[in-house]
Amino acid sequence: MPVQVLKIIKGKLETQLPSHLQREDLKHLQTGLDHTNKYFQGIVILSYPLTKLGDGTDFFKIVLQDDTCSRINSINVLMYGKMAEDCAKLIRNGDTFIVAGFKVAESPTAREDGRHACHLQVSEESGSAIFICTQPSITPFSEATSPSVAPKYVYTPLNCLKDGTVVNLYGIVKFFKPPYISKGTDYCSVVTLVDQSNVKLTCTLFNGNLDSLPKIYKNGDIVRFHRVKIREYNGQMQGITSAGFASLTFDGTVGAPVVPRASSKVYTFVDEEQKTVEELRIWAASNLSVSGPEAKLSDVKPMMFFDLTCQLVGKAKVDGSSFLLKVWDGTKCPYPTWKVPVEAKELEGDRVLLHHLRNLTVDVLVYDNHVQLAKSLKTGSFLRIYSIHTKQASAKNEDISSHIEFHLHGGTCYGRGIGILPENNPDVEELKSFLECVELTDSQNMESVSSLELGDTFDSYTDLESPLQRCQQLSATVLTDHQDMSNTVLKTVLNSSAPQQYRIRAKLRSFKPQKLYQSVKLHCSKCNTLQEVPNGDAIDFILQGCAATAPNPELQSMSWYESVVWTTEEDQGRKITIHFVKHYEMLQRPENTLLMIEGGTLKEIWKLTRRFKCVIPVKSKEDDLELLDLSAPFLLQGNIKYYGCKKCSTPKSIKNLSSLAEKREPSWEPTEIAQVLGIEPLQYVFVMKFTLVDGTGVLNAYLFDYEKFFQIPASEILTNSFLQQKMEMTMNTLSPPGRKLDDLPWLECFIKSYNVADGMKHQVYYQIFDTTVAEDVV
DNA sequence: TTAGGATTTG
Repeated sequence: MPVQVLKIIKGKLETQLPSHLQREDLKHLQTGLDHTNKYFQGIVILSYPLTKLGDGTDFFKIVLQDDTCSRINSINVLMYGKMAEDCAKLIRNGDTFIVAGFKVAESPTAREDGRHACHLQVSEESGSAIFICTQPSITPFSEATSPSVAPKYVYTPLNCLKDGTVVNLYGIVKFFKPPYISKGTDYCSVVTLVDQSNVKLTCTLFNGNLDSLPKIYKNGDIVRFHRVKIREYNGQMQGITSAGFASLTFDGTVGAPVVPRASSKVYTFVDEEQKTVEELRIWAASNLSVSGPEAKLSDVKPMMFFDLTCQLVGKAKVDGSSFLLKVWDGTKCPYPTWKVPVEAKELEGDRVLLHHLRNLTVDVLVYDNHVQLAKSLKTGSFLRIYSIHTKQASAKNEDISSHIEFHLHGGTCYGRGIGILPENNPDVEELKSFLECVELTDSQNMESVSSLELGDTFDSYTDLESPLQRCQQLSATVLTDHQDMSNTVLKTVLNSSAPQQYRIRAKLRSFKPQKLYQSVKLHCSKCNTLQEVPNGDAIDFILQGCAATAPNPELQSMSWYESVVWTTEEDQGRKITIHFVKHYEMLQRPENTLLMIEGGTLKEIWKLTRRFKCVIPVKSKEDDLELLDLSAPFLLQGNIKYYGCKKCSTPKSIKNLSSLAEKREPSWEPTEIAQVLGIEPLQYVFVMKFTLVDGTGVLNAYLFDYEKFFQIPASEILTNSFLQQKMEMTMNTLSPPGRKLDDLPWLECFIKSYNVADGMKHQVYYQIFDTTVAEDVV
């Protein structure tokens, strides 16, 4: 009998097989080798529907996984004829599958599916034999089973569902409605799943307890459902909660930790299932496009529907059918926003905070069925509001400029609703750190506004200021060393020979450049050259050039990284390849992951830097990946682009990164990365010319500052609008525009003079050092 | 029971 079912204990399998057969390792399966007396054993992780070939032969494909820990641990098995038909009836995922008398041929799909380079061909005609060790298909009543006797669950692929059965499923969330209060007694959530069979299933889930419904936060999340009842409705299969329904939800991001969000306190989750989640993630990454209509307040336009991740600052009853939520996400809506008039006594929330954030919060008016849920929300909590509608209000008279309104209409179409996100949600963590940064800057903004107002009040007295009072005025800058040195007036400094050091007290009459971005340069400490920071267009130009070269499939998924290829819908199907660097053979949490990207645009790379620790743009050459031209950043981390000096760098093999990945806890420090890649890193620096006056003379001093003077890292300012505001405020304090010299603050500085020989001419230059802007200024 | 995906009209 070519197909035999072995109902035996796994450990004693060998004794049941013909004695002449020897087990073959996955890595030894190659075309051209003799596998006559060998058998291959693996676990069925995927089976495709039984189909017929053009000539009417039955065809059945499965994927077997080896239990070794090698990089490629799965292989496709293709069955033909009667064997295909028999196996399709018997096989379930999780079964142990043994095959002998197989043919080994090159797998045409290896590049796409990342499985073994060969596949196995099996048929009765070619003398193959198959042994299947089936899984017990028990459906337990309780999840609370001790691990030692944990039952094996059988998961049904979505293309194999039958009316009237109760099944366990895995799937990727393609669409969902966050739980809402139904017209009956329960909460309801509608979830559409898809799996590798590309078949969709819409499930309607009910429960009186909100926590018992799946904790899905975005499309692309992966769910495991236990005990779903399958019914046919309108000619399609439909899932519905049955007694004992339980779910686990996982982040769908490749490389993210596989941590279940459970709907019950006790649940089983074993290593094998972790693999299932990872497989689904990889499949989804290359087969599904699940990007939702997410937007920040700064991105909104009139007439759009979008999902907003935000914090609730205030809430208020408006009338019987609508309720107001005041939310913010730290960004500013580019349009004037609608403020819903409410009675002061109805408004709930921290008054100080509401006032403080009044220019950043928006009013979202929620209607009908969402009102009850909205009322129960706690201010301060983090929300995702799905399918908010922005509407441009028509200006009723010309005096009132049109504004934008935010509505969450009644109903649940398109997943419209409100989800409460937990504090440990990665998007919430990202939002929280962003909001902290905004709050800080914003409060400083307010303080400096009030001090400016005070300053104006005092202005009338400054003309009467005595020289003594002037000396007693606090300086807007402070010294970080050499406190015992006494002051020298500028006239003396100018009349002395260089090099020397001085402590001076002066006012900043003017500074250059006036435009902030012009003051940030890149400096090589080795050859001491300064260069401009490349702009986005220049980088995109280099990236485009590289995207034109097809990635080399030979360089995908090597021992120290795992690769995933995307094909974009635009740009004639441009391919983006991402290589996730592994740590001890394992993918890391995204926030710890270094990845290399081929073929991405700057925008796509930026997006990845928000989620992953480091991004290195690379291109394929014949036998290795390599860095791009050094006019492009060699590394992006957080919102900083790191550049290397073209003159002083000698790029080394990209493989050297694997030595950093092998460290116990790779820190992915930019300096370390630069070092192993042979890059001499450039540092961001503020370069400015200050014209200083003190009544005795005028002196131009250069400021060359990485971070110390402004207490703002030069590396971050170009991509951080809050730091830019802070810098602007600082400069406005040191040298307020439009003020008389008398009204300028004093600066205490250290300067050093030095000689510069230019041909026959000698010139004395001055540089500020060991000085920092006073704390009350920044 | 409820909803059964497929934007409100405030």
